[in-house]
Amino acid sequence: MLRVTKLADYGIVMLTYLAANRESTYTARDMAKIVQLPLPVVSKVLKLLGKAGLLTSQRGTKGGYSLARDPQEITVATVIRALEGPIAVTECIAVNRDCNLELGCPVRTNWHLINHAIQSALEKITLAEMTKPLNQSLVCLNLPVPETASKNLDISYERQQQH
Amino acid sequence: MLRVTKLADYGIVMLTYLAANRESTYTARDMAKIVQLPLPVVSKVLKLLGKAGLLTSQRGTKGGYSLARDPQEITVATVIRALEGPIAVTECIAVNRDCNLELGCPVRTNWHLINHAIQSALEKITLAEMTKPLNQSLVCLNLPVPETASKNLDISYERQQQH
DNA sequence: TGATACTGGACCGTTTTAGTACTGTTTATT
DNA sequence: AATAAACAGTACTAAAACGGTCCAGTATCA
Repeated sequence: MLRVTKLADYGIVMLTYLAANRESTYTARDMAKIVQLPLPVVSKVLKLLGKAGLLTSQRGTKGGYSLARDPQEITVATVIRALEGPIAVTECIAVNRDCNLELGCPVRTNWHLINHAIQSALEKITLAEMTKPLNQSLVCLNLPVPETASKNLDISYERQQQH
Repeated sequence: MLRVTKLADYGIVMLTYLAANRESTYTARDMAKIVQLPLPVVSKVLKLLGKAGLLTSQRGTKGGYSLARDPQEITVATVIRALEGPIAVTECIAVNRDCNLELGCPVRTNWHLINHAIQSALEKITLAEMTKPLNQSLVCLNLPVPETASKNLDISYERQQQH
């Protein structure tokens, strides 16, 4: 549905908070209070982010989490990947398997470009930026755009379905 | 999972084919053959696209579907909306309900900007362009980007969960 | 009148998501 | 050394969304 999972949403929010409060460390319990979500959920997200190397964790009493890198160096794209795997707008992109007659399908390659565009857009936004209301500037990104008409010869539009 | 549904994927492929073969009309059966998908699925997609006004349909013998508008005037964003509703990268955007303390949450407004950026990216790609391999040009789109630091005062990072 | 093809729902199995629970391990404190 | 706090890992369950099918209805043409 072209939607990010809640875990990813939660993750962004939590990391953004941590980015804005860099000094101290927070326990999962702390974060649950701050974000107003159940502890198990918060805990799950933090664990995943830790595993992905975005958070450093300290066990035991006095333990907790804190940002592993500079907020400018953690992008929204990275967080999403950490919590829901590689960004792939279509299944066609996710799986390596060719959709029947891949070679001729123009749609597929275009999806790749679109995917790349979205991904690089998300790659441009860092946690540091998320801490404050962003302004509407212009960012150029690699988006496929029309050009000289290339003849579309015998092209396959087949689509594979799998169960 | 930041992924478009299969129905949307199928829809793009079929519309792209119709865009490349503007003259004639095609029955659902025809399209099923072309796209190599089961008739019921193809039929479902075509129905939805017809309902959305992207296809004109003709009933009865000699019936079939054909593009309702010029390929340059149908965007990928439109197709996605036709098949899976409004584009909303987070649930926060989809529902109008405020996520507890909406007012102070910087993340939320930033998601809105990101959503808008993605949406307008998809808005820029038409069916006409999908028929041929796109080239890597640069398109500028309204993407939120950092600016003068605005102090982040007492900001709420709460997140609402619902069942 | 009959065959063809779109229309509109309902329906159902599967997968993914969202959230919980539990057991184990590390660490600081006393 | 014992204890309590906190992270780590994994398994599990309920609910939602997805993907696909099916059927009864209506329009159209021959």
